[in-house]
Parts: sequence; structure tokens; C-alpha cells
Amino acid sequence: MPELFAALADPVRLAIVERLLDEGEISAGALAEPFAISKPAISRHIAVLEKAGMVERRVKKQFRLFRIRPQAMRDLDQWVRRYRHFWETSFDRLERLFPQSERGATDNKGDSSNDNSNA
Amino acid sequence: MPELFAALADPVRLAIVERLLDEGEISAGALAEPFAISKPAISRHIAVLEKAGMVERRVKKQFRLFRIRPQAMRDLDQWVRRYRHFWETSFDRLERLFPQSERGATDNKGDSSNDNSNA
DNA sequence: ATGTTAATTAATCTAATTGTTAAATGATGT
DNA sequence: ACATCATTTAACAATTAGATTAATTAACAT
Repeated sequence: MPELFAALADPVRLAIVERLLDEGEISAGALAEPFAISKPAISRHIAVLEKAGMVERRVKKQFRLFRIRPQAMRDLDQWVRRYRHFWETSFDRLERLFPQSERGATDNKGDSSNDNSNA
Repeated sequence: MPELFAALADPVRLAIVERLLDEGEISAGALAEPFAISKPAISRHIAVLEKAGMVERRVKKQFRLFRIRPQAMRDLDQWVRRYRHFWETSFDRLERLFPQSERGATDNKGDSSNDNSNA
């Protein structure tokens, strides 16, 4: 899983993936076109996606065509779903585990419970 | 989004996130314990998660307690859901467009197959 | 005040990632 | 065989990421 997330962690790669999801099968050259970076750079981004199992290739005439591996999307979906309960509940799970009573309690000398000073 | 994916792209950070999802709020020290790496290293991993909006902290006594930001999970869910149609169909969309006979052959010389690159 | 525990920041090193240009490979067409 | 287009590999420079140890800050407790 970390490798799959890493594949999506680069803005260029994420854009490539989103385009493949939207448009279907696209050649390496066509994928490279919208970007300001060189073709070899794109080629290597695609290689990262392929190694992570995010895309697969086929050869057609002189072109390499790439497409998303649906299983990769399923894997992502399943990871998120596994923790679905976390954000699906009416109010946050942690609000229940550590409710008000506990959050301002203990002679609040240094207890800045709600000190989200970095929000 | 790429920053959020990047936060999950490291095995240590992913393990931290999964533990927070399973167990709720955990202190920095307790998060560090299962790992063989140093505490400063964990501290920086947590900082990455925080910067990406994946976790938030609060201070309680001398401890910093961390928890998942449910919104981050919702963001991930929404990204995947946006392309739900891709893997939700009874069998893969691309399986239909490029069935077995055509797929993955490395010596696919001059494959002049049906040009269904766009659907 | 002083000591103790918790956690972060600083300084530094190594390894991995990302990009470039130039050369090599693969696939087609003449 | 040869020319041509599409893409990848090689070789290298710059940046970022991840780890370590040592020093510093923060919060309590005595």
C-alpha cells in the first residue's frame, strides 16, 4: 500500500492517473504533452506508476498505451472503506472516546486540551 | 491531494495512521514505541502527517496526543469515489474494451486491433 | 529552584527522487 | 536495408526525504 500511495504522491503522476481515469487509454507521448517537463521524465513517472501496480501498458503499433489497473483503485477504495466507521458516524469517534468531561479535567495547570494553536 | 498521498506513502507513517484509526488518540512516545527508529525520526514523521492535514494534536499534561482528522479520511474517500464508476462496473471497463486475447502479450508486434482508445 | 520525563529542533549524513540531455532501442513503412 | 517516429535507458546534477546523535524546549513534581 505505501508504494501505491507513493505513486499518487507526485502532482505530475496524479494528473496522469486522473487523466487516464477520465479518458481511458493514452499513449506515452500524449500523456507527456500537457506537461512542461521532458519526455524521459514522463517516461519514468509512468514507470513508477507501473511498478506500483497503478497502471499497465500494452503495445499498439509503435505506441505504448497506458491504462489504469482497476484493481489498484479497488485496493485504495478498500483501504479507505476499512476505516469507514471513522468518519461516517454522526460525530467523531474520538469525541466519544475522549469526551468533554475528560478534556478540561485534571486540575488544568498545563492542560491546554483544546489548544489547537496551529490550526 | 498529492501531499495527503505523500503522507501515507511511508510505511512508518502509514502504520502510525492505521494505529490512530484503530485505537484513537495516542501520545508521541507511545506511537514511537513499536518502531526500531529513533524518537526524533517519529517526531518528524508525525510532523509530516500534521502538515498534510492527516492528523491533529492536542496537549495534555506533558504529553502530545495525536488523532486522525476525519476530514482527511473524507477527502481520500471522495477522491476514490469520484472515479468509482471505473471499478464498480460488473466487469472492468477496460476488460471490455481490450479483452484477454489482446492483453499483455509482449511480442505484440504490429497489433492493429480495434482502436477503442476512447470510450 | 532543580530534577525528571516528554517531545522537538539543530546539525549532519546518506540514500532516493526528479529532472536534464544524449544515445539506444523498438516498431513501422518504403 | 534504411529512414523515421515513439519511447526508454544511461549518465549525471540538484533537490528532497529519512535517519542519527546531541542539545533544547515544555510540563510537571518535589
